[in-house]
Amino acid sequence: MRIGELSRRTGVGTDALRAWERRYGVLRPERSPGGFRLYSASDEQRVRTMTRLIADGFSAAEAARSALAEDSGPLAPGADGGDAEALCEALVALDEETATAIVDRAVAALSVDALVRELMLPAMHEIGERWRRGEIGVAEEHFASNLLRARMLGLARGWGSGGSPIAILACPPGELHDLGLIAFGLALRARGWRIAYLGQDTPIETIEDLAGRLGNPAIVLAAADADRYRGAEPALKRLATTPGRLSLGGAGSDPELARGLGANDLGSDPVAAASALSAAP
Amino acid sequence: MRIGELSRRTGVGTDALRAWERRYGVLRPERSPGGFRLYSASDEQRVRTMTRLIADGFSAAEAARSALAEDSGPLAPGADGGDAEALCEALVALDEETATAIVDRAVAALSVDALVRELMLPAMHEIGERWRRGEIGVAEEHFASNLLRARMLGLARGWGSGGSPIAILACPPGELHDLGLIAFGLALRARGWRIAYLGQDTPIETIEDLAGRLGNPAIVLAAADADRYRGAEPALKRLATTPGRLSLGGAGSDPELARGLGANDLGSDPVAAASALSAAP
Amino acid sequence: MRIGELSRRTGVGTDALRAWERRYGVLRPERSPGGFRLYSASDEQRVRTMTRLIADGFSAAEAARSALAEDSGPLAPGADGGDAEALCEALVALDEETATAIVDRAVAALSVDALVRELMLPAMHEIGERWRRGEIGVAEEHFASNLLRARMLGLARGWGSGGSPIAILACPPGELHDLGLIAFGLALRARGWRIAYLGQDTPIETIEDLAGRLGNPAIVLAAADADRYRGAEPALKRLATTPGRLSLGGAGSDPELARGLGANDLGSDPVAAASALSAAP
DNA sequence: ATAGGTTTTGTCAAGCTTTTGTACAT
DNA sequence: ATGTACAAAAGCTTGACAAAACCTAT
Repeated sequence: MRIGELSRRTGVGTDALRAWERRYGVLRPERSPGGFRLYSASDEQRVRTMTRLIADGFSAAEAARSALAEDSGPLAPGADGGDAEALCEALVALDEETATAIVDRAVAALSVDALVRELMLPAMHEIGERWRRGEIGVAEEHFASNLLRARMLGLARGWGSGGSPIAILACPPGELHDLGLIAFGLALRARGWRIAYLGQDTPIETIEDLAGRLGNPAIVLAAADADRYRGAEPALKRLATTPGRLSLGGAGSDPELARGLGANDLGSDPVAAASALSAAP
Repeated sequence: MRIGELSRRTGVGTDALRAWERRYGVLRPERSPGGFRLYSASDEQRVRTMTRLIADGFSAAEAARSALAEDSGPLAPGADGGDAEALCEALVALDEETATAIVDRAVAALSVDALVRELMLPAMHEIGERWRRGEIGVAEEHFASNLLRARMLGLARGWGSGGSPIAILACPPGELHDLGLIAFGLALRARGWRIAYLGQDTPIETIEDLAGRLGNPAIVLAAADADRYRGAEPALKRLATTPGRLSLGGAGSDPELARGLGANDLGSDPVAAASALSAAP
Repeated sequence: MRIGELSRRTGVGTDALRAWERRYGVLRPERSPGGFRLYSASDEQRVRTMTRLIADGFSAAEAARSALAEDSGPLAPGADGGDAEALCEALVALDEETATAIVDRAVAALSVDALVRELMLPAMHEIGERWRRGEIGVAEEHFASNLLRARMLGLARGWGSGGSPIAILACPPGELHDLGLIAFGLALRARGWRIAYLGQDTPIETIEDLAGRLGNPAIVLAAADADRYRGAEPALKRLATTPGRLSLGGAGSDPELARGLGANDLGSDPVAAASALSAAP
């Protein structure tokens, strides 16, 4: 819409609109071939934000800062799938508030499966990539991992009670990457399972012992590096007594390795893995 | 039809019609052997789209762009319209897993407007139709309503804070169909409004009271049955003090009824209604 | 905000504000490029602390010392039980932003059981009490119900797929209070059940029909008013064929009534009811 | 608390251009 | 029907301005 219509809709004079654009950059209208400003619906919204803030007592300059920040922030209604990128940006900027807000919104709007698949995994993956490319430091990587882990564990609360098939989840000795395993646990829990979570760096004997006490639960291991599996080969073979009892996942697993050990290969997509395990006899 | 007839029907001058054709290419009439322009029904439709947009404040050039874009259809990437049917089938089969997955995908891929318009409303409509035709039972209808309501309310998180014009949304006394109202609220929120949602079966006095406390917000009621409006006629008239303050929507509203009460009629398409309300002074 | 707005909000003169900054350092505003002071919300808070202390008889210097000390203080992490009251206050004040933030935090920090028991139910109960005592109006009650319902339904995502014992949840005909039933559903889901949710105002025949199609699921009804049960007595008796199949809950249920119908009485605490049902054979 | 200078911000003016419906000649 | 012309309405840019709000210093 052109400037007059925007002015009429928002009650802000055309001169003021032009001044706000020039002085604060709040509005970035397209231009018609002849040079007329053409505003979008989101411009209108930003103007409304401005007027509201100004009515609340903020100076125009501050209102403009807020309007711009809000725009790029988690309050953008109708964010169409860019959430994972936004989360990633917030994480590398160590901006916990924004990251939390994005996750909160997704938790309210999505199912566990979708949350994991659309938000958590893409963000984790992107963080990992940037870390590998040296674009972010250890601090960012740790901050991001811890925040994502905390939020997923928040959703995991209670997953160890009251479900019908039981699964033990653990990382083999030496393996510290547990985010994917937690994501898998959430997806499996959503399918009605009960989760016994042992986490990072778990001795195989511990798993063996627990399995004995729990009846005959499914056992799922996850590792990002195949060496973790190879290093525990004898113990793993001992664990895979019953066929179908032991499953391996994560980037470190591959079908051949799994077959050699008498285990299932679940691949490295946690949600798909949960579906596969749940569908298995 | 020839240009004079088209002009008479649409109220747009013949010169303007020719200018629109030459300048923007909105109309592509056939020609008679003698060279007369021969317009089709779809041309008339496009002219009406133009006039509506121009009345809404868009420039003729922009209106033409929209009219042409709309014409080439809602080929939204991703949602190929089959999603709504698939969702409907899943709901009728009481298959929550599939229904959830379909909605999840749409939430992640579409804007709020598109989600509501392409998925939620068609599914709701189809469920309603089948129910009316007796093809499905109460269980299916309840299951579907509850699931769709839950998903839309998930997207509604935060809609009551930080927007600029405020709107009170409620169903009049006795009215329990709130799905359309929620959809409307989402579409309105996407346009930057702040929503005060009162929901099903709300006494008019309550709305009046709240309106007083919120400054002078817009008030939107929705009812599937005109009797709900008629039953509250005196109170509604009292509510419609300022012109433009009260709007009625849902299948139970019609222009005449609304006019009689001093209210706007928003029709029964929630997204269109949100656009209309948002464009009003 | 600038100094004038801060002065207007707190009632402290601009000169005094500047003096407090110079003399005691209580305020540390940013500066605009041109040199104007820009205060934050926490500055406003500190000013309020100052005025309160001064009104209590402290000297300005002492008040400043306290205000600064308090500042580095009470950021208590973790829910100290006051959350339910805080939520209740926010709901009564129609403050969605605060209410949403409280619920978000609780969702991230608590298990479903704890969330329901520590936050949702107390808030619902308190809202109900205040409503009964006439301290709040219908608007507040509707607003609160809708917000709590929306947030609980957000957690309900996926509860209808992949669990082992199935339960049908519904309110009998005429009953519209479904919050407790949803809370019960969440608690039951956390115990591994699969939920078929029919919600408000469901005809008994519908339940009967669905129960037939789902094998022999548990059936749980909830009503706030015993009349809803009594009004459907014959149909309910027909529903309670197998002993232990039908359970009644909500304030409208009592042991005697349930016994008369051949049903279980689950009482009106949703979490306890879920435990009881889950523990039953 | 006052005085004197500065910053912020909405508005206005002048002179020129674009847009668009209508008029008119062919 | 076509093509050109035209004029009102709306917009653009630059520059200036004045009221309100704010600053420091006395």
